[in-house]
Amino acid sequence: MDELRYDERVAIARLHALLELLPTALDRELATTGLTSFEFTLLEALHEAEAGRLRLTALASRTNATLPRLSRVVTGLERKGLVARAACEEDGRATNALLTLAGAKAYADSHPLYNRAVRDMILNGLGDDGVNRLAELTYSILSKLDPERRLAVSTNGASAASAASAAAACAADPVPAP
Amino acid sequence: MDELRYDERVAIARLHALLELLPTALDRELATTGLTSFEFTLLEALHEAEAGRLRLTALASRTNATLPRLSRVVTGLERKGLVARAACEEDGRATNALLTLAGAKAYADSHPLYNRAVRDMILNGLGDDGVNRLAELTYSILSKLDPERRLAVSTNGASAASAASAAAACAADPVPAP
DNA sequence: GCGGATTACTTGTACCTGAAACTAACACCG
DNA sequence: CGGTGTTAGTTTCAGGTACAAGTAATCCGC
Repeated sequence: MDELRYDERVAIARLHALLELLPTALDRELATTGLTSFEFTLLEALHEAEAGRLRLTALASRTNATLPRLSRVVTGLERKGLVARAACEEDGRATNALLTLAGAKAYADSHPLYNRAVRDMILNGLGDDGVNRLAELTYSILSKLDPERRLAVSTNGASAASAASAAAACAADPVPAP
Repeated sequence: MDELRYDERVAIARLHALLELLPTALDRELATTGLTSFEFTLLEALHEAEAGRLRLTALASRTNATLPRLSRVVTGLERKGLVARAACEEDGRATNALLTLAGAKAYADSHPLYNRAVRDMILNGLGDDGVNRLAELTYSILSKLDPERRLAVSTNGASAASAASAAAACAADPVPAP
């Protein structure tokens, strides 16, 4: 009765295969930089944030991570010297994560590799209109899965971010600790 | 230099968000049946296989699972009575997994729920041509990620399966053990 | 301003996964 | 046959994640 049509099954099966293969493929690419795909996402989110700093809750929301997970991974990045924690002056409960200089460098170093991987694995096969269709399709699907567009921030650094979350980061010393 | 264009970044960011959200959303839906999304995939693969049986290696290849993972999950499904292991007569090393009656029922019960979830979360937003575009796009991307089409079997039960892998299952007692 | 409720994060616990090591069975070749 | 190498699967182990409990700080109603 609510059986899927053949073309629908084909599309879903392929999407399923994509979901299965792409994340691990990207992880494998990034592995040469010593970063996890998720760690890279964190660095990227911090890089695109207002002052290279973001509260952990905001960071978790943007990356769809649970807070425990984020806490541990940030600790790991802190141990590697790529990220630092800074207390928030306005709210004693809050902690914001910020990029260190080494963190910014690590991001800058791994970014082109990531872009290359994305180009090779995804974009090259599609033409310009393919990219557009991909953007439209994913937009449609995401409107169901992520109505508040929590994860839709990484494309433009400022506009949506400042509108969506008033207190993503709270002011503190503007210069990252050495 | 190899920076991504704006529209490319948008498409990739959305795809990334999709990759992040869809699997867990589907898992959440299926959780009511007591099945993992991966377990459901296994039941589906067995259901679509020639005689409801498949060698573990073939099953692992079709589902992109490592053999250790598959071994454990099959053990779990065996404990639940949904799947049984059967020795292969032709090759003493091989084991094939087969659906029990309870397993076939569990698949039949969870299948409509899965279809409904897929419809709600993915298909409904897209029109008929959206489905076609999705199928084409994922096909393009998968040609890079899965050139041998290991995962592209679940759409038609017999034709591609028999061609792709000669010995996916080896003959044994044709009736599942009670 | 003080006590309960809420928020932000951290730690403890259990589970799941992948890589590596291991066992068993076949295959080839002398 | 007997030995070497390969294939199929299981087991062991380390790492990562989610859920739940714990801690600290803020908010709010009186």
